[in-house]
Amino acid sequence: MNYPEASNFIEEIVTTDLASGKWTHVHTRFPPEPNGYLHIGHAKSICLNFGLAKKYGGQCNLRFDDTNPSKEETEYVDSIMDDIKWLGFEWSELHYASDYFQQLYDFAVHMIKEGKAYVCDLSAEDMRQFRGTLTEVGRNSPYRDRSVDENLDLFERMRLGEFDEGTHVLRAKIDMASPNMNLRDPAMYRIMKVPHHRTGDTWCIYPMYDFTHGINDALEQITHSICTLEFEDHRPLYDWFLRQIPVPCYPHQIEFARLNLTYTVMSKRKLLQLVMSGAVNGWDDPRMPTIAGMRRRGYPPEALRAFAEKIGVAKMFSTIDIELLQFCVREQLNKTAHRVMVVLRPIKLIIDNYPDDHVEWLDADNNPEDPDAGKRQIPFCKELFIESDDFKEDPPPKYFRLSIGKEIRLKHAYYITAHSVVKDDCGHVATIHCTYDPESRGGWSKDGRKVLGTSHWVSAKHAVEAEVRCYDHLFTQQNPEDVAEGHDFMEGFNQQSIQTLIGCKAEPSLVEKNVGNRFQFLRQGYFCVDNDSQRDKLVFNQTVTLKDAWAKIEKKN
RNA sequence: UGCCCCAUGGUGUAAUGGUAACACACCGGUUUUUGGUACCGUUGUUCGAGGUUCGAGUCCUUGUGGGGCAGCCA
Repeated sequence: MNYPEASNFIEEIVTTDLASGKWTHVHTRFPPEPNGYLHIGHAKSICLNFGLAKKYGGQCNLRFDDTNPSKEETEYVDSIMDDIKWLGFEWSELHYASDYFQQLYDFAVHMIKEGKAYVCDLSAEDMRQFRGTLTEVGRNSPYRDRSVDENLDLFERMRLGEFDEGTHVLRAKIDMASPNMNLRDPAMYRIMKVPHHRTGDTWCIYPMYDFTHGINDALEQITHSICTLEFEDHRPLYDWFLRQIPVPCYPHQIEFARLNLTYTVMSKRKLLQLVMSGAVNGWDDPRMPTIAGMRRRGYPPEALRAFAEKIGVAKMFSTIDIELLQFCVREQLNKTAHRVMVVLRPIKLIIDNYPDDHVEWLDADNNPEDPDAGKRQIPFCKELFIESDDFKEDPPPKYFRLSIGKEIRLKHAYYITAHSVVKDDCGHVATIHCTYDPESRGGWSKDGRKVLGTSHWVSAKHAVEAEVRCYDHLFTQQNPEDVAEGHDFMEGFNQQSIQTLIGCKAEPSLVEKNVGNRFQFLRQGYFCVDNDSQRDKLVFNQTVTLKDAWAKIEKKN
């Protein structure tokens, strides 16, 4: 039998298992805890798990790991499902760890009967003392050798709510001298008198991750249970639990390195802090590395998937340059986004030899990369706005935009030559006067003379006011986690990470567009219509800039 | 001074004992009605030391460096 070629170490394990007959199919799962929004790191995991199932003709479940009701909320459940669907994936089965609470309880009882679990009355503090340290073995709990009957009775009473939180836990009886801390009689159940977002008040004891996860995997007949590196030391425990219980199969836990990105943070705790402190405007702030944030920013799901594909899967700790993500976004948008003209920082341009009240409608390609995208018509008249960066009184070397006496092309329109400027009281150029060549309609001339510069523009009479929000890195340092003693990572928050431009001039076709629509603002970057946008007040988010060769030249000078 | 994992250009990833390659970034060029796109090219890589082998990025030993583990979190 032939399988697709493996492109990372996990796929190698999968193909080996398939070839050896260890498994006849592939069944993975994506197991988020609903205690926060998904971020680009989760997107990597989603693409891996769902992608594996797709590639090998298998299935992938979505399972919420909701065993800690004090942190979990329905809002997060909903956002997670929404994000996964938006990314372009469909789960085979939907499960919640909480759906297995009764079975888990029965398994725990089974383990007590087998002498593999006991109720411990040690306080959290005492348990820590008894556990030992990284270099010293632990000591057995004085409650370790309780009789099966006593354990059964105590565990039942824990379930019935007879004890206060923190007074009792159910522990696995393994080895207090193990060099692997996870095997030093880990807790299986704790008392939490907290209502659960799905089971309500049914339970006041909740199972721990290590006890729950492997069993859930086995019950769902997961073949390859993929998780991140920090669970490596838990694998012996994962395997141990499955051996104590009659389960239908033995899934294989495989660990890979989580994603890190430059100039941002990925831990849920830090992201939560950004949201709660008001540094950003919610989980879907376009600066956030959350899927919701990137979606609002205008990142297409195809770009996120391409990114996940390019970064690969390995066990080495690494940090991906955020430029690669931006490359994937540009690559996708270049193929699909319609080009429009919007002047971000307008300056008035008057064509002295153009008839006063005349309006021409000119043809413009929607996307030169895609002939099927068609054309639209844009209005042209005597008074226009152009980008203030596109004119200089004292042009530096290699500047081939507009200056006095120079000729440039207005995209899709005419050649113009600047002649004079009018300044405001502060001495800033307020208006540029120019003349146009009526023979150059469409932006080219019969004599074949070359113009170096091409500017975008918007007819003053037809321009639509817009607000445009431009974004920069969330943090000023490549690695925001790398902070000196006594300092907080929030000190590295980039106060200039958002720049709101008002009074931008957009071409009129943009009025009819919908929230989420993505465009290339010619010569500037990719932008999308923000949720806040209204017909009489357009709001755009900058998704990513275009590459800018001139900016590099300017920087060198 | 316990246990586990990792080490390939600037950043990532591949090479499965047989010519170290791909992407991004960088630098240079060609094309261009976007200083975009596309295309071409340059620079640059196996952590150190031993060993096995005809041959080692790959296997072994060891050193060094990095990461993880002492929640009744996941």
